[in-house]
Amino acid sequence: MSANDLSRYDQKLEFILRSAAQIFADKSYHSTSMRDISRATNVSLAGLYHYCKRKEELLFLIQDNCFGRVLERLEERLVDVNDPVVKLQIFIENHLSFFAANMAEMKVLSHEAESLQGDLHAHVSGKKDKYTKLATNILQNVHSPEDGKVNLTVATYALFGMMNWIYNWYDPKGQLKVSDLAQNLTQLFLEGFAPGSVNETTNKLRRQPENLSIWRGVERSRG
Amino acid sequence: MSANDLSRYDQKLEFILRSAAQIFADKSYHSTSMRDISRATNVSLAGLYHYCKRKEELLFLIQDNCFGRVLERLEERLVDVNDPVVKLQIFIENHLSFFAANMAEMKVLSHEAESLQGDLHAHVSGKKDKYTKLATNILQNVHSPEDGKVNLTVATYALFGMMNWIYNWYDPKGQLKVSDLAQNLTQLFLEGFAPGSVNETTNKLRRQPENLSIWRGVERSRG
Amino acid sequence: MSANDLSRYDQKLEFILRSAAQIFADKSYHSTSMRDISRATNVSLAGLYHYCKRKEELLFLIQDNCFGRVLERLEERLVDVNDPVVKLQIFIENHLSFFAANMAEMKVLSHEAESLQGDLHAHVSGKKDKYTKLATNILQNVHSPEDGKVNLTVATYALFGMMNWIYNWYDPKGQLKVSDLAQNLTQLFLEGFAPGSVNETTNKLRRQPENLSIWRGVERSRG
Amino acid sequence: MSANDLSRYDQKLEFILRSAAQIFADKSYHSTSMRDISRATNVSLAGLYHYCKRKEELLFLIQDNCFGRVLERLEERLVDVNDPVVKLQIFIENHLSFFAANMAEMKVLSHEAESLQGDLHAHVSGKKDKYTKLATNILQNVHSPEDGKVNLTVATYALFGMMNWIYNWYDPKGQLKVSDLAQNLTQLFLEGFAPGSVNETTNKLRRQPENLSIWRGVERSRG
DNA sequence: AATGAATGAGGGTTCATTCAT
DNA sequence: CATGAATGAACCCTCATTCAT
Repeated sequence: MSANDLSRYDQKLEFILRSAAQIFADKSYHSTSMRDISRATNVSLAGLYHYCKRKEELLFLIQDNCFGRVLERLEERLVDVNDPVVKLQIFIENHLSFFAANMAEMKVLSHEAESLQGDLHAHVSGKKDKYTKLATNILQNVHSPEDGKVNLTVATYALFGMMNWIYNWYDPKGQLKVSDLAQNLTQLFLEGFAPGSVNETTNKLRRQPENLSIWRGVERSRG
Repeated sequence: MSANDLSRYDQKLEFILRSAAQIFADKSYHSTSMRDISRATNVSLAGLYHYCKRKEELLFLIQDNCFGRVLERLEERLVDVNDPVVKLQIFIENHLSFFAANMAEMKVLSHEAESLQGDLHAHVSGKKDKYTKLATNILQNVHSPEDGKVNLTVATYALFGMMNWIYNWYDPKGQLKVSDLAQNLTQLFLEGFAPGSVNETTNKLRRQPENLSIWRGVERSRG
Repeated sequence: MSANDLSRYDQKLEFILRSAAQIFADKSYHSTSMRDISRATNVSLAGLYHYCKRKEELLFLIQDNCFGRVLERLEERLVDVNDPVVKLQIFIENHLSFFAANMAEMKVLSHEAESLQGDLHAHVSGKKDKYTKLATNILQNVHSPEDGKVNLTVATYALFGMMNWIYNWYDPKGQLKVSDLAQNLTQLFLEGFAPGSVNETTNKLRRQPENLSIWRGVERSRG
Repeated sequence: MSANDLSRYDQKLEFILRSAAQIFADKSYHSTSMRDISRATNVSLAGLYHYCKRKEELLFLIQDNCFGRVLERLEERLVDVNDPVVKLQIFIENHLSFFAANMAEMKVLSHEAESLQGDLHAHVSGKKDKYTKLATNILQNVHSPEDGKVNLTVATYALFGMMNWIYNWYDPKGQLKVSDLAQNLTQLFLEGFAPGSVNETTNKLRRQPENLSIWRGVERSRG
């Protein structure tokens, strides 16, 4: 077997993964059938099983590759960077540019985290944790010690929320360039939407003992 | 049929919806079977069809009720409020307290938006648009005209991202109270994580023409 | 639900089991598809799953019912019988008449013992052991203590072999009646084929160190 | 292609057949996949098809070789033997020693007779018939003409049943040596388990018109 | 209102087999 | 001789849904 053959197998696998990611992104992992993927790739149904053991493995490969590359590229770019704020800028830019260049895969990453089970889930979760901790570390250093107003965990997940939510609205081919998006979100996250505007009434907001059940007039009994 | 019967019917429907929402939240709409719901509610499989025409209607009712109540409650609370910042505070608090009190339903709202199709999808989308526009309006008024640094659309969706992402990590029964969460996120959104820290290098960040494909060494060809 | 309905369900289950047994007997459990059974019973493929959880359960029910009834009927008939030889006669007659009346099921019992797995296998195996031990006990009492020429285990399994092998040749609708078959085998087992004829040369038979491999001229290497 | 190559080919075929027989014996012909055999032999899936046209041919070769060698060896050993009883002794010893030396193949022979179809089935069936008739002939001569108590066909198949059943229980590596097994079964077949013990009540055994259906309380309706 | 029974459609996966290399 | 890749057919099983009762 020549190196060329090996490469052909890999290229086809990548093609399948790319197609699968697109369909997973469009109609969710669970409502995508192997027949859908077979149709989209022009690979026979049985043929797909040369490239994966199970449907779940396709999802795994997509997610694992995603995290792998994002992490890898991030670490490369953070080498020799010391300024915490610059680190954060790089982090956000890296995440978003990757997201924008691989919208389908990144949506699958954000949206189908729990569709993986067992070992596959554990493996991806591990990478996710590593990535999350890296973000938390960066944020921790951004902060000057005295102003601990905002909970670090909340801030981390808020940042991820801001970034990952973009699959719901952002179009990489539209007007707004990725670099602008990154700059906007960095600015927003660091400086806020309306600096200096937090009202003193904030703390006075009181929630009446209202019925918060979705269903009108019915008391919620949970568990 | 007496009013009493009607009420009983409604109560049972709500019970079914609540149960369904929980399962949808746990294992996604598409991997939930009507048998799962039948099992969880102790209503026979056929019996469920007295309370909904199709499985999709269950999802619709959950989402519609969710948006309906959030919107309704928000509008009530915004009456007689004029200060834009206070409006925003109320908006965030309303959204999050509702979310925390109805985690399952709100996760379903965030996560299964595209699982609805046709008219049902259009109907919920309408409410979502209304809600989104309301948020955009509030944000627009928060801003003093001169400082248009951050794109309004970006800001709106960033806010939603921050809030809706919580189903991935927030535990309403944990240490962090909803009111604290709301205050943190409000603070973060308005004032930012590290006021005054945005580095001048921001604009100088340059992305090399790197290969941003998920798959190592393979150029991306899309569509 | 009336008793009539219950009975109808049971009757249909029995009909399915009977049909399944016939097909299992004809073409083996593993090459019988649920579609085969669906076709034979005029029950839709999905409909079969109202009567069993899995294909394997059909096999289990057939085997379990088989052993259950054979054992049950045998125990009834052995009550108040003391003469060991009569006991053996009853045992053989019971086994063979049952076999002849339920050729398909009994073939499945003999032939598909290992097609069951896990708990189902264990359960049937338990009954089989019980039945086998009962046979061994009967044989043990038949023997007068002094003449221990024939190993008891060998005798037990030889008896089972004689009886269970009939699915390979016996036709219950043919000339030879079951009662004759039973009498023949009983006679054969107890008195032998040619009383008094065992030659003294028996022990002198010597096996040359021949090559016993199936494959001509190739020495067998096992394990 | 040299003779050496041919020999190598044959050796590999035998290795494959041996492996296949083992797996067929373990999990039945129909649940054995070509992939199973490929795995066990370390021959690629496609490579197997250099040694057989179809999966069924593997089964055929195993069974055909089995019968061929048993018959061949038997005929060799019967040359110059005249005493009918000695003939029978040789027959039994030959069968059992062969069985014990080739448990897997012989189990496949006994167990998968009907898994062959068409010409292949006919061919093996022919050899089986020849073998069976040889046995019947031997038995016929053992008998003194006057004592026709036991039906000859019944006796023949009873003998085969006793011998072939051993794959269900006999362990060639256990305590009981093959020679002992052969002697036991010969003794048992010729002299019976309890000579002189057949009770006069034999004929009086009467079967009540009992329900012999496997399924309790349901009358049997067959075909 | 409620449900047991039933089913067509489709799910993921494995099969024996072929063929280009 | 050997094999990686490929595939149509078939596997077991579950699905959402309907209908007679």
